[in-house]
Amino acid sequence: MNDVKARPEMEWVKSGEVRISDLAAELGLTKGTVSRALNGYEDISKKTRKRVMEAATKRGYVPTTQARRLAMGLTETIGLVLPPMPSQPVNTFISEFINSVSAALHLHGYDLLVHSANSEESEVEPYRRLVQSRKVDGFIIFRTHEKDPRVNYLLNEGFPFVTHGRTTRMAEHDWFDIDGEKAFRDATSHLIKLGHQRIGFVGGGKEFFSAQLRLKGFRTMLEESCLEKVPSLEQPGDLTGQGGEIAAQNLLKQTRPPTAILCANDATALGVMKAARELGFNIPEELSVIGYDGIALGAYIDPPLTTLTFSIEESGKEMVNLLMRRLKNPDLPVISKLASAILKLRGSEGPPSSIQNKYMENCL
Amino acid sequence: MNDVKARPEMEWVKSGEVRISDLAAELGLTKGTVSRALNGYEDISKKTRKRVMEAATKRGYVPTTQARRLAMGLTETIGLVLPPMPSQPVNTFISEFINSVSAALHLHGYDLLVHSANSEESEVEPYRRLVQSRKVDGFIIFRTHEKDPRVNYLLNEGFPFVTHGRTTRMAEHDWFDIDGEKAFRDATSHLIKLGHQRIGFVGGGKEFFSAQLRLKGFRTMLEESCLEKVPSLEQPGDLTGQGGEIAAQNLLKQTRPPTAILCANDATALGVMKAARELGFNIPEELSVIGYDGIALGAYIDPPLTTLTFSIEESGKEMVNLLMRRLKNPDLPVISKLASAILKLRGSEGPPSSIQNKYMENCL
DNA sequence: AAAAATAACGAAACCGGTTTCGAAATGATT
DNA sequence: AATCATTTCGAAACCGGTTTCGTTATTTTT
Repeated sequence: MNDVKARPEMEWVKSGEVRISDLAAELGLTKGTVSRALNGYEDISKKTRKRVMEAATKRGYVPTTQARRLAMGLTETIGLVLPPMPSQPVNTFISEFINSVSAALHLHGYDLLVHSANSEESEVEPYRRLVQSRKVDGFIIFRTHEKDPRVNYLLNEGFPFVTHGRTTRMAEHDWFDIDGEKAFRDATSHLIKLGHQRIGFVGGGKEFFSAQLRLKGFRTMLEESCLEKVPSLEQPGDLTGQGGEIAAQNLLKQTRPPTAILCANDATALGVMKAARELGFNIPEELSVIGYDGIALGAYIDPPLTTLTFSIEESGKEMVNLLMRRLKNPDLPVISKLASAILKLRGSEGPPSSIQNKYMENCL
Repeated sequence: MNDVKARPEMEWVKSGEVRISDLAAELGLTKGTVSRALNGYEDISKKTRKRVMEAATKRGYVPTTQARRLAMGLTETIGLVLPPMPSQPVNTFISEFINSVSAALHLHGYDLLVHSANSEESEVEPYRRLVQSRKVDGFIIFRTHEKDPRVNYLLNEGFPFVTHGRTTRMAEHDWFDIDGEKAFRDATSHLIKLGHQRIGFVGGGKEFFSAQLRLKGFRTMLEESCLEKVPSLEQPGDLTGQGGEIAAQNLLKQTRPPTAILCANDATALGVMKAARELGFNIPEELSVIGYDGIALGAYIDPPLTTLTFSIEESGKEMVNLLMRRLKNPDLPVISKLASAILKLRGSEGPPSSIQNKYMENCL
């Protein structure tokens, strides 16, 4: 347990006390030689290298990161700027994402600098500060906008970064994304096959590119299935539970309410379910609900939330891989990776109470 | 939107191109003088200072952080090590906490370095690495254990840190905590006043000190109310939904099941509610459930989860304040702050179906 | 007006490493 | 034995700042 006591013979060594110059003096060498010995240069004799390394481990020498980085001209640090927190965060995405990114970076010897955004200032300001003060070598950006000022800024600066999500300039930068369009096609298709003909949609913030792609997937599948597009069944949302509630009210109070609602994320879906309950709709008998994100909590509610899910851990890893590649060679061509979400059926969807699939047959 | 285009006249200035020596040469000064002018030393004439500052802003000079920190012998960085992620994180605490800590640190000119823990190695290993490589000036630790090896290590090293949660050595380090004992006394009292006499308890991981304090609060209030302590009504948990399910089954399958269950956190409570539903218990008519954490999601389930809640933002701020104070003056006496959680009634609790409050009257 | 005090800046050391270059010692070649 | 190539290390510059100390001008004091 107590790892300190496990090394009693070293307790006198206050960590960080020994510098490379101390080591050099002790060995009768110059610090340049010690540095090269430690870093595997070829012009050091085996004997000397052994002496140096033994002394280093014995004295517990660990190079001071700041000094090494200054000398080498890099920060070995990646920046991640958190979006301003909504008042009611309902998503565990961020912490999982940070965890996986951090772990992946660590494998490459990189650190993760997490910065919070101030909602009062421009969105690019934190990035500008980090770039100008040279605190990071690159960025991990998530929740991209279609026209993303952060992307514009960094591309203009020629500063390395990877996005989680696409942008209009996605041909110019590395990105990783989940195929939200396909995901929503799948989910819509699933509902249609269950017999639904009036399907509602609650979007995410219009500012997010992903939200548009999800809507596109929804519309595409409606069209492919010869279902008419009903504008009033497409409601805006804001990725929060509250937004879901409002959207659901708008949908369910219509004279011909939808028999299923597709939501841009799970938080929205929870809001929709809450509003539906309050309006007397039974789920899934009278209303099917499908979310997106795959939050673990969804499995514990009643009924368990059917959702589109993907591996956050994989997302983090892939993004780090893309970024590390870019840092090693800035001139490589831009690459990207599109992963897919899978529909996790948990019970919040089912066939509509009144099956009316005449259109289906016409179309197919 | 696009902040880059907003300053076309500066586009030729690739950020980070101008060093302090460039500025000095341009002004016909030495870099020492420029440095002092920029940092407000008194031995610089107003005229020179003005010249320097104007040139600095004109050329967009921003000191290289690494160099400044090396020269000043500090990292201006605080470390936060994430616990190994449970397979199913159900808590938004971490991301909110990171956000608030990061924002608070930023006000002091500090950065936040987030590190992930490797579940295969010792818990203190990440801390040791960060200390030895001198990447951080201090730590923010959360989810403390009663005997916490991280605390032992850092105390032994004399390295600054603040904990979120108490430890056996809390007299030796600054800490911030929520008064979980009081919180659970309150919640238990609330249930008793509603008429409950058989109250179940599902704990958190035994390794967490907070879990023990919550249990203590529960027991204390039972005792104060002259209710007998029934060992079988105290079930262990692990702060996950799954743990809650198992514990709830153990409680509700008893011949005399409890009429209310107090849970160590909201994730556990959700598991309990799920198991209760499956066993045919109506909430809150046949079973009251109370959680702890105040996750936003709890408001969206049916019935909305009654829970003990506290301000994560305040927690982060307070901890940063404690840590900054410590860094400024390491020799100050240890201080701590205990905040309280408040019981947020949302609907998952109510009077038991069969009221039997004879004991109550005896006691009072 | 000379001496003392003060204002304003230059020079240089320093933080703790890395890396280039040159020199000495050793070994190989003829 | 003299020459050349290698091996191995020292010396010094460098990364980009900060800070101490000392040296000029310039005021102020007497």
